[in-house]
Amino acid sequence: MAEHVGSGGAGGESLLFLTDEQIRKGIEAMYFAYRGFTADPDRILENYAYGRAHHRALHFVNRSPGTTVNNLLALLGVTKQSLNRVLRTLIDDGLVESRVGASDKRERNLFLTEAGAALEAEVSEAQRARVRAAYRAAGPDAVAGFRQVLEAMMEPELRTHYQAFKEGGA
Amino acid sequence: MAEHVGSGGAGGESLLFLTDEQIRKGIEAMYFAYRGFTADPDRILENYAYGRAHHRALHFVNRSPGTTVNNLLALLGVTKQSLNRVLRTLIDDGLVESRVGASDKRERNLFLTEAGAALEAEVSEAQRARVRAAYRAAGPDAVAGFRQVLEAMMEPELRTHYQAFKEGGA
DNA sequence: CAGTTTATGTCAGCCTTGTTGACATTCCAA
DNA sequence: TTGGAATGTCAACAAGGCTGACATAAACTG
Repeated sequence: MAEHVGSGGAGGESLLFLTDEQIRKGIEAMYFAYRGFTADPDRILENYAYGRAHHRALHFVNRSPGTTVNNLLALLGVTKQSLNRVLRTLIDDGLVESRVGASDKRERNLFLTEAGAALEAEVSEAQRARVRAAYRAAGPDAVAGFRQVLEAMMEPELRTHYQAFKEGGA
Repeated sequence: MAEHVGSGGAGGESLLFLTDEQIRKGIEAMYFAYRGFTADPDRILENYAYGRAHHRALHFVNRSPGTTVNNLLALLGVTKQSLNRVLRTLIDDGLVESRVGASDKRERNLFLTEAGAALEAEVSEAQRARVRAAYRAAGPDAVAGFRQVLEAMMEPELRTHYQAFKEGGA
């Protein structure tokens, strides 16, 4: 199973970064880093009796105002029952507004209320602060590599969604 | 809140990679990539009625044979009760062996059995295959940056554990 | 227009994996 | 030797995934 790598080829193109040991370390790095990545939002949301699921909903509604429930389902990869529970509490608590679709009245267009936007900003800024610090410490070239590897690691369908945001963004 | 960045400074040291927009994209990349990262192990473990928690336990016991429960707790960041449940099933199913500590009989030293090592190898190879493909697609320089940013993103305590593995490894 | 498909919401119940609390065992130090 | 700290286990609960079943309304199709 273990791939045949390790002998630095001719032309200085060493493949040592593809050894199982290097890849195991990358896996551990990903696992530990992801915990840091979610730690600050988790801590903040605890004060509001919300969890990671609420954070994800707030994030993507903020990212794509007016998005539909179905659209969100594709992004989040959960069942509608699961998403509905989270969305229900956010709507009942006045953080998300759900408007009947203009052209297609079956759809619901989702928006953050002022309060929702405020919470999203608070949580998001905490998370961005950590990522910003990591970016600054690692430098622009490292960040480019970081983004490149992450993109290559995504499931193709999610990569498409990601790239759509990438275009749409700035 | 948003940091004062964006004006490319003198000397070609542009800080555009620190804009909120770039950081938001990094956050999304991290989220989508982590789902890819866990997808293959999850799929395999489903067949054995195990979950992600079992995977983590197998991984770290394999990584540090003879480790104690307490040690594992520090690595995994869950309560001992939560870990115990997972460990219990793995021991009962004959994947992990728990030996009473030699010097301190309160401790338990954990090892993978042959069956445990086999499952660990199967799951691990699936995960490594995806990471390997991503590494290969991105290239060695990108991988170095990837690792650097991840390390900077970890909580300090976990970074220490991570670096200990890094030394001990290969 | 009748029938089907699509988008959404909801109820009920289950599973995994977190949590706290209570408790037994073992070790160590006063 | 006795009390406290460390280690591990059992019980019960909560969050947030899941499936299945079903209702409604709107859109689409023949």
